[in-house]
Amino acid sequence: MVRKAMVRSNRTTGTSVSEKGDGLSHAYRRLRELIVTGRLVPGTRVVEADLAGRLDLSRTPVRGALHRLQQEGYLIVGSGGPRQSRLAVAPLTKEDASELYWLIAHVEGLAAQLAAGLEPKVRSKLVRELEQLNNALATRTKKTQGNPGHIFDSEIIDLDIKFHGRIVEASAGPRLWALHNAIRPQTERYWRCYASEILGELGLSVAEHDRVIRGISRGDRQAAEEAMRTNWVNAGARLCRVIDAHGERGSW
Amino acid sequence: MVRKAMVRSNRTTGTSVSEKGDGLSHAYRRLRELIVTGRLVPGTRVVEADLAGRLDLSRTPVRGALHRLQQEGYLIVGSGGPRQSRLAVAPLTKEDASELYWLIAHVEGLAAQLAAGLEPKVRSKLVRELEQLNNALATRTKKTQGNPGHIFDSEIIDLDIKFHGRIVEASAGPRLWALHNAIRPQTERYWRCYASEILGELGLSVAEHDRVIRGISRGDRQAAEEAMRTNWVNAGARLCRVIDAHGERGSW
DNA sequence: GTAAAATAAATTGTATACAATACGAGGTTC
DNA sequence: GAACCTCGTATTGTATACAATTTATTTTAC
Repeated sequence: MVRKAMVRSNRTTGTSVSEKGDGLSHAYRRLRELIVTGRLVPGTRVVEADLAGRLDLSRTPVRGALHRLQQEGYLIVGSGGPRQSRLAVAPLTKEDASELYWLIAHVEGLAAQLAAGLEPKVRSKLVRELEQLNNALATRTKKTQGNPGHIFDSEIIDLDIKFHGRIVEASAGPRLWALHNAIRPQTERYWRCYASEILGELGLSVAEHDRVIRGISRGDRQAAEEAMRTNWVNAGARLCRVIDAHGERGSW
Repeated sequence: MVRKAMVRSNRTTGTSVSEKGDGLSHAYRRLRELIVTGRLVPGTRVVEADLAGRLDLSRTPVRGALHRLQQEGYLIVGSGGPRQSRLAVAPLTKEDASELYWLIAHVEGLAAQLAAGLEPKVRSKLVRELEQLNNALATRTKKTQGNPGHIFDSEIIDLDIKFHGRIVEASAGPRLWALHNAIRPQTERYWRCYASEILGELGLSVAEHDRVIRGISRGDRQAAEEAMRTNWVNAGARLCRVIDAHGERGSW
């Protein structure tokens, strides 16, 4: 093994000052980021001590973070004996993408349904915000349309995330909210991986978002749910087509 | 504080032999059991060292278990400072029951939908198993019907759990399966808490189960989903009525 | 007697030591 | 040359020590 970077004591300094949140949350966010952005390639074996060294933490908080990431599906357990974990970054397969998108389609569908049932006052405020976000998304995607040699445009992604996030935020109870937070970021892995192929098609979402907004605005729960589900299902279908065309990028 | 029970060293013995799984899983299962069965009353503050002492483990695996339980919703964080956890057993409120039942209604609804779409061969095997389970449930509830001073009948509960579990097991992908495993056991908390008031009404489920089975059997995805959702929604409504009638038992 | 300050106790978060286990490399035997 | 065995190394799981922080308690000042 090449890597030798061991923990350099930050013991006396008391785990640093400027860090927000504790070490575990920090490790969790950082690792999730690494996985989502693909810096940690799917299939990579993940070693506690190693990561601890890089993050300047002890194994303890890293361990906690890894556990959570495992539970959320970012990591999988390679077959060790009954008493040994052997974690690896989860592969990006077409099958997994299918289930993931299908699941979030229904989860956010429920959120949209709830949103359509909100009190008129709250609802119209929400609708205004959504329209704003979707408009921004529309202009942004149009601008990118003519630009074929696009770099990864995180602004578009962020707008889409915000659009969906706002709906859930406004309508979901604690449990649905937590669920959404656990699974939504995982879709991002696929976006990043197939970004260039997908970004172009992301403009199609704008119209679908519009249907969602109209459903919520009218208070038509069924329509809102249906529209949201369709949005994700279509996104999933588009993704699967891309995967079929280009082969699974993050599998082994 | 009264409790002083500290860890008695099982260091040299190597964490005992007969235990299946590692200490963390053991702690997780045991603690979840304690919470679900109500031995750990809602609102109880949960202290690592304390539990570690009772379970004859160090704080490390207990900590991991607590983390997971928190993530799954069995524990909530009482306000400590930004850097202190302060866990407590989640209260049993009517609001929470509502969201929980609503959520699982949809999750299992999806599973039922998938089950109805399985290949005919697999499906008919599943249907036979389900009929068997539901019949057993029917006879068992009829027997209990005449017995008003019933103690808690875990056999009925188990049959119901098995019925639902089999459907998910047979149809769900890894993600839906994991999700179900995380949230389904939480409904059990409410069952146990209001057992005597609910058990009588559990017989009503038999007919609803039958509709689910018929839906799956016919391969009618919509009907299967609808039936399953109805089953849970009704159960939730019944539970809420009981809570209204008797007051929230596990809140503070 | 009450409120504020100081102190003590409790509890968590983190680091690290240690033991058990699994995996791999190299050597040995047939 | 191939299968098997053995030993070394890597990696995890657990226990425990320590520091920081919060909560409870007591003391002190007014």
